[in-house]
Amino acid sequence: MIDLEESVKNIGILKKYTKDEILFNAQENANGFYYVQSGEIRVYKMDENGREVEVVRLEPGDFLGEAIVFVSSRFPFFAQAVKDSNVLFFEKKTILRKIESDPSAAKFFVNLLAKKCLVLNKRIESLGLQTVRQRLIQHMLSHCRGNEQCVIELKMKKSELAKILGTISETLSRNLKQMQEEGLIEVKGSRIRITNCPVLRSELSP
Amino acid sequence: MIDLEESVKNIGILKKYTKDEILFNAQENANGFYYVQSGEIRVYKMDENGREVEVVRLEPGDFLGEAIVFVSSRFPFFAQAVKDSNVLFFEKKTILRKIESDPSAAKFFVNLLAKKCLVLNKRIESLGLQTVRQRLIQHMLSHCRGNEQCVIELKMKKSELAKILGTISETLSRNLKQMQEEGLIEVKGSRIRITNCPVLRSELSP
DNA sequence: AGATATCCTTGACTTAAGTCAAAAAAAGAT
DNA sequence: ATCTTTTTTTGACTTAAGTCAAGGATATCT
Repeated sequence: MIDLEESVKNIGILKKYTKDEILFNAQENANGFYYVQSGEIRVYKMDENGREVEVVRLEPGDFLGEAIVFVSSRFPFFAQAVKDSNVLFFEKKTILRKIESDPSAAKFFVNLLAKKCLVLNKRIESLGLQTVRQRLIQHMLSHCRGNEQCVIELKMKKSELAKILGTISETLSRNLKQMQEEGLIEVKGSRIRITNCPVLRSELSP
Repeated sequence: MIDLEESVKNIGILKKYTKDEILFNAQENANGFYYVQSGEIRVYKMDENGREVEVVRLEPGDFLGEAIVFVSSRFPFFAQAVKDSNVLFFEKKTILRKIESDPSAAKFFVNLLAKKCLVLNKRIESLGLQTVRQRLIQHMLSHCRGNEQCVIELKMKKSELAKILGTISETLSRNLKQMQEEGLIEVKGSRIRITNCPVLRSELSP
């Protein structure tokens, strides 16, 4: 979740998408990037068998394609609105001109991309964790603010969470069940309540 | 491997390090980033048991800390020269001033960070691959230029490559042996010769 | 509501990969 | 060189996680 600064916001073009509408297809020219103001956007790829594989789900405050635009020219994925959504579109040409003319915009984008790098690095470290259980814990903790207790509302299918954790739904299901039996969490549908964050945290650095 | 453009190069301060010399320690203030001109730099962390875990090894043309500087203030790792090395140091203040005054420098850094994001994304995809074998193949292929045959010179201990692939040295060793028995590669010490890239490539997208 | 499809869970089984321990090989030191 | 230390390889074993298949549970549609 990142707030846009005014000078940047002004050059964005508001686009409205209705539920299920496609923002763009894979291989389309990336002549700009997106910023989600409201609603929800699903980003996905196609696997070998033509099945859709979700890459990430975007919420208000999220960017899409901000790195690609500055390097290559084609999107490697599809994007589709899950709900009616308001999205700001930043045209490549406009952005580049803005960066040249407005140092604060330049700094904004440098900072934006730098932050993204750090997030990706964290993710890499996380995937380096040995067990699915550890990666699951890490994921859950990253979604709660260090409190004793907290509730996580999954914004995606469990099978998609599994993918993100580098595993499959069956294994995720078993891990959740196991942790529930241990009294560490309570799972009800797509809501997970962590009964004791510190205990979970201690499992990550033993 | 990224070339510096002249306008950027000029604001770098040349620093010379001799073999084994420390560039900085973890937790030190990140008041600038580095660019390797010659030599070799080892980047590592300490694990719980106080053992050094290599994160990456840098060669000429590589940057270090370029994302951290623009966001947070402390290095999360150590850096040490493996050989005598020439390194350019870019001071945070100087860089920010440059970005403000020189649009081409601003674009350079935006592009630099954007590229880094894409590299990290690739790495994440790669770690998402199921088997160690697949990740190993992906790693080897990324180090050869699409030729029929090619030779890879490992710049690190095999145990460190294992870490990067998200596994352990024993498993890496067994995979290398297996692939050698299948006639796909030839391993001699830290030199791997791929006898047929296309065949390997086909294993990644079956 | 009922019907259809999708998703989640569970069980039985297989396999990949981790652990521990020891030998072999390679790299450093004297 | 020879001795010492560190890495790498190998073997025997254990365990985590994947596969396949079936039953439940939710969601979605008309």
